[in-house]
Amino acid sequence: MRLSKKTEYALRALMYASRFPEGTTFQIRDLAERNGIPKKFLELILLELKNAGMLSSRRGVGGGYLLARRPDSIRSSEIVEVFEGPMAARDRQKGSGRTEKEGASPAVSRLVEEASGAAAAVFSRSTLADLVREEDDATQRRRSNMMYFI
Amino acid sequence: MRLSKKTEYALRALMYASRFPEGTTFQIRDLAERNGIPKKFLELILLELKNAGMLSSRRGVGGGYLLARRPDSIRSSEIVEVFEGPMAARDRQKGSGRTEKEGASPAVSRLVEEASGAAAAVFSRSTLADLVREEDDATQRRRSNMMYFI
DNA sequence: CTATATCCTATATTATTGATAGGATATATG
DNA sequence: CATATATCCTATCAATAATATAGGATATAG
Repeated sequence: MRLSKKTEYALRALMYASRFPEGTTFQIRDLAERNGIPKKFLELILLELKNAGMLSSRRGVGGGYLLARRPDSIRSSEIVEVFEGPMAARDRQKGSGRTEKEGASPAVSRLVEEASGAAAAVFSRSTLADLVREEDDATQRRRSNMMYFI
Repeated sequence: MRLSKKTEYALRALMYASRFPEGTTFQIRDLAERNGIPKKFLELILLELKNAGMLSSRRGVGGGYLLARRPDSIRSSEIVEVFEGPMAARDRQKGSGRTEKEGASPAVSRLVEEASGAAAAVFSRSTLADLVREEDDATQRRRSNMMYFI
C-alpha cells in the first residue's frame, strides 16, 4: 500500500496546521519551505483540503490558512480519501453502479474489497490529533536516546 | 486499494490453471482467448509466475503450462506480492534498510505500514483454492437465480 | 494604491503501467 | 532431420497517471 505524494503532503500539511493556536493562520510559503514541499504544488493541495472542509482561509495581506475543524475530529481516512478516492467501494446499489469491471472475477473483486476495507479501517481509527501526538512522542524519544551518548 | 492489470490477470490465470487435472498442461493461447487477455502480455505474466515457482512448463509441441503447487498451498498474498512487491515492510534491520524516505513523517509511515499489514493479512488468509471455490459458488448462485425467471 | 496571499486553470515533465514486436530456444512427431 | 508448435527472452512502444510549474485573477489590509 502506497500513498501518493499529494496525500503524504496533505497529511504533513494538516499536522503542521494543527500546531498553530486556534484561529491563527499560517502561510503556504512557510509551510512549503520548512517541509521541503514545492510551493505551487502545495497550493493545489491546500485548495483541495479547503474544498473538502478541513481547512479554511483568509485572502490578502495577513491572510493564510487555518484548520477548519478540531484535529481530533478529523480522521486520517477522510484526508486519504480526498486524494486517493474512496478506499472501499460501499453502498453500491445492484445494477446501477459501475462496479462491473470488464472481465473481473467476482471472487477476486470481493477479496480486494475485503483488503481495502481492512486498510480503510486502520485509517478510520486514526485521527489527525493522534498523528501529531505520535510524531511528538517520536521526536521526544529520539531526544532521550541522544542523551545516552553525551 | 487497486490491483494492477498484471496482478488481476495473474490471479485469473492461476484460477484457470487450477481447473486442469494435476499434471496436464494448458496453452497460453487458449487462456488468453477465453479470458480476453492480450496473449503477449500474458506470456510475460506466466513467465513471472513460473520464476516465482507457482507454475511450471513444458516447451515445444504438446507443451504448455501447469500449476507447480497445489491450489490450497498458494496464498493469494504470494501471488499479489510477485507483481505489487512486498505489501508490508517487514524485518527491516535498523539503519541498513532503505526505509528512510526523504521528508516522511514517522507517524504517517507507521500508519501506512499498519494499513498495509491489515490488507496483507486479508490476502494471506485467502488461498488460490478458496478463490476457485468462491468463483464456482458465485456461478452456481447466478444459475439458480436465473431459474426463478423461467 | 500597493503589497500580499489565496484562487484558478492550463500546461509541462516524468514515471508507471499496459501492451506489442520479433525472434531465440526447446521438443514432439513424421 | 525437417517442421510445426509452444515457451522463453529482451527491447520497445503507447497510454495513462503522478508530479510539478506557469501565469495571472481575485480579494484584502493598511
